[in-house]
Amino acid sequence: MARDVKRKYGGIGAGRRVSERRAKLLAAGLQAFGTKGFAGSSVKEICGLAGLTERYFYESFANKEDLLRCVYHGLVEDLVQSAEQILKSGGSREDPAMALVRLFFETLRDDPRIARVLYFEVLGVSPAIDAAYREGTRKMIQVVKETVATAFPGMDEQFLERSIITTGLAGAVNLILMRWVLEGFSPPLETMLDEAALLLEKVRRAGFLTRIIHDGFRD
Amino acid sequence: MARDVKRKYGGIGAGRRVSERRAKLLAAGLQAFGTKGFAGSSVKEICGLAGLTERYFYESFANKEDLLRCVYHGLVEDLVQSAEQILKSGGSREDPAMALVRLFFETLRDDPRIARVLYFEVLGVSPAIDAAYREGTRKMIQVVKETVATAFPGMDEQFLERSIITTGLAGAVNLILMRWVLEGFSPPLETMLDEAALLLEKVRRAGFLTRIIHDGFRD
DNA sequence: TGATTTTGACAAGAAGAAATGTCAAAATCA
DNA sequence: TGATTTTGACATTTCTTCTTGTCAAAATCA
Repeated sequence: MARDVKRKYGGIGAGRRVSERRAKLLAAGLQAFGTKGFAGSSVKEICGLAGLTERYFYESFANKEDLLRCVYHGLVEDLVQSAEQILKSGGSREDPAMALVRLFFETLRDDPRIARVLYFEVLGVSPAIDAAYREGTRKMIQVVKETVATAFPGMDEQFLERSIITTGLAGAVNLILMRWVLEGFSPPLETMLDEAALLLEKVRRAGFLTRIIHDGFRD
Repeated sequence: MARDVKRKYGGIGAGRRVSERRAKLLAAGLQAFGTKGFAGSSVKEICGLAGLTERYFYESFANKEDLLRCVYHGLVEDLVQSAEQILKSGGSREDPAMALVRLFFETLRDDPRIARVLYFEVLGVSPAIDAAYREGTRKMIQVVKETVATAFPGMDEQFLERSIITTGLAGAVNLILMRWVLEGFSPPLETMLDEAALLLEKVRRAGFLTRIIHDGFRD
């Protein structure tokens, strides 16, 4: 399979060819892990998807687990980057918090493989992967923190840093997304977004967070 | 190993002996999955822990995955039952919501194997396990719903049923617990409980949920 | 006691995968 | 063109595991 892969090693430098192979393997890893799961995917299979052979696998990755770690890391990195962009360029007419929510929902719905890797395949594989997950979660929580700080100006950042509120919020989004994935993306995106928007609006109108803070949280 | 296991098959009926073996295997499964993980545990190992041989494994379980499913199911069942008991017998002087929170935190801290199976090992193994997880999560969300209904009397149950609030709440607890587990149960239990109590108190004082409801959520 | 059931130890087949190694063909370079 | 590098196919080795099967010893029953 993949017999007609172009092989020009003169025009393209060696280093670049290696990284192109690496990219192919990453894409194949997402495909394999995201559809058949980590345990259900063999290195040979992944190489087949990438149109490469095992030799090139071990050129870029120590083992299958290492590939999973890199795939996961890339997904988190992409998501966080998109999120940061949304937060920084407040140009969008949409509420930044809602724009974030939309980003997550749309990303996962449009590529369920991402959802599977991000939420299901990365857990309980090995201590190294657990560490990567821990780091990924930390980044996501950071994004949530920045989002709250943006959506509720005047919020005490120190408070956000210390409290479990942001972790809780991230967890809420997390489980809602997980269930949505498991339910096959039903109800449809727009319904979910409407509900989220309504909830956010009510939270604002109730002055929930600001009340909690200014009501003297630590007295 | 386990050479001195008592073997009286006359005094104890056949069916009972089978279920005793089954129980031993379930305990061994929790031990294995909860310390070395699902992928890192072999059937032979589990049998060794149970003091039984492979023949008896397949007497009670179709395969390793089946054992994981049963272990997980048992853990969820126990937790839910403890929770229901706390909720029904409102006798405890403690706030039922906090009693629930305490139950979860204490259970996981006192037996981290439970935490590992419940939160990490059960994901991404197979469609059958995913289904079990889905059902387990559903039950947990149900408990959260009942807790909120108890803690905030006058709450519109229909609203709770329909909204994503309960899922979000369950997710919040979920991730907070996961991180706590991953951080090696630091900060200590009492700190976590204090923070949770403070948060709950503030939510009450802000009249958050009731405001959201009575403010006309669906207008 | 002698027969029978249950049990534990272990063999062994079947299967699959991880990771490394070999080698000739294809592509490229000089 | 001829030499060299890169590449793909595949063999191989070494494991590991699941799962079934065999068989004698121990416990029990009649």
